[in-house]
Amino acid sequence: MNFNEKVWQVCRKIPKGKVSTYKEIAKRLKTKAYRAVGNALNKNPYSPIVPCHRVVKSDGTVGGFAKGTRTKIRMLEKEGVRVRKNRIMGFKNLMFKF
DNA sequence: GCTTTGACTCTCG
DNA sequence: TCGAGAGCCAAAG
Repeated sequence: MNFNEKVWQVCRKIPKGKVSTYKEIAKRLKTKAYRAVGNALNKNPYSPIVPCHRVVKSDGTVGGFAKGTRTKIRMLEKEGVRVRKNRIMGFKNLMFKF
């Protein structure tokens, strides 16, 4: 199993309505490849299966998304996550830690 | 193999 | 609050 697959595996565990950060994922993989994590999600081939849109930046902002940040935000709100100006509302409570 | 490029994070001013 | 700079890791060229 390569690095990318590990990242996707972890992402899959994020419960609906919650969000996690690139950092948390990296930590879960026992590495500091925050950027590589984002890179892996960017190439995520399991778009609907793996909820990569639930992964945001550590400061609570949405971050990027292959199909555009707007789309990412819409998906999150559809799951009950409030977002305003690229920022997760109540991020501290919604953040899912492993 | 070395260099470049990111859906990143931290620290400082 | 905000931007710049440095540090970080994997993948692609």
